[in-house]
Amino acid sequence: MLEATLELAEESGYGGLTIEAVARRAGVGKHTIYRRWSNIAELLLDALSHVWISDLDYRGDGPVREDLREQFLRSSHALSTPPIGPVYRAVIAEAQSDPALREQLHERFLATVEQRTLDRIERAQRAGELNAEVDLRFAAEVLSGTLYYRWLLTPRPVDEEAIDGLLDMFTAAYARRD
Amino acid sequence: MLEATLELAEESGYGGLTIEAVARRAGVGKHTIYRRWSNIAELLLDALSHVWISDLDYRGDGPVREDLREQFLRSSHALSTPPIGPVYRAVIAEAQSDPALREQLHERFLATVEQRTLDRIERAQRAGELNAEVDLRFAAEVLSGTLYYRWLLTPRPVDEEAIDGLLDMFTAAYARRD
DNA sequence: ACGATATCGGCACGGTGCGTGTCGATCTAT
DNA sequence: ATAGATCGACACGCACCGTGCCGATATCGT
Repeated sequence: MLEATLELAEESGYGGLTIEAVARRAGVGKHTIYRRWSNIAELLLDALSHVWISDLDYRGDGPVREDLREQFLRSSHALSTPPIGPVYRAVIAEAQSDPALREQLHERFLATVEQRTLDRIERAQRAGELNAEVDLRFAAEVLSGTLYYRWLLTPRPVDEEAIDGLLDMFTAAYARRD
Repeated sequence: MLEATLELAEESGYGGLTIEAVARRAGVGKHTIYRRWSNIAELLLDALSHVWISDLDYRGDGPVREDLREQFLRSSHALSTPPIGPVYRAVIAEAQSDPALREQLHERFLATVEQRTLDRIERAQRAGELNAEVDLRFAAEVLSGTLYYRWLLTPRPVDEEAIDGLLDMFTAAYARRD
């Protein structure tokens, strides 16, 4: 059922993602879908849960910059590999007309990503890699935000150049200067 | 005709924005709309042009941080004032399933915003306010990106606290240190 | 083991928006 | 004045939504 959703996303992208299509593909009545999810968006959220985030965690060793770099590269690769990208985009599009969904999306995915990044850089801060005096909450938001912005709203790819540029800024702003 | 679009966005938000609704509201046949625009998205782009960007330019005097701050506050206020917000969101949602539209959206709006910010901070760089050695193109992207991210994908408001936090990071990264 | 109940897939319905076609009425240009 | 273009209006087939109904299958209690 969730698998049917992911298959459809892979084949027809966002656009072929309708409840009727999922029901047909899964060989299931529409009621069965409506019984578990009140709309397409929640189905998509659950489908996303099955392919996103799972293996996305920081290694934890080595310099924080390298750790962030690897992590961002992995995320970027995941977002450009179907079916994750289309499903994610579909949820985000849907969320633009539904503030409640927007909040769920943030809570279940974006906030999680931000939090992991925050945990990682706060650890680096405690380890003396980053300036001790600053509040890093905005830093985590800036890192996530810039990457999502580029992926969602620009034709530019989230490639190594972009990630390195972003990390240059991060380093310039927060790395401890001796 | 574009006015009808903006009126509808103001009343029913994104969701009431259909070609049929616009045609009804404008007292116009659907053909007349299809003659000028090939789909809803392009109509929305043109509608946006009539209310966005117009008065959004930097003052140019004073410290760059204050200039950026005022500009971001103005943009944030514009985005939270109908009908701009709903129309913008509708275009962005639509663009998620249409790469060509995504490129147009970026070219006509986001790239313009980024470019103006880039011009302003490069001027500050030449004036000696910012570190002379860095490439500021990513900085402009980070500034725009972080604000759009917060507005689009989080339940958090783009308020003074967020803007100040962002500018703290910008300053820490690029302000000239004597 | 058997009957009551719940759950399922399949089908049909009214409603709505899409994109196209058709038809008079009105406006424009020569 | 007349021929052509342009307009509003209405209608059509299509797709999807959310709901209701039906008959078959599965599950559970006794």
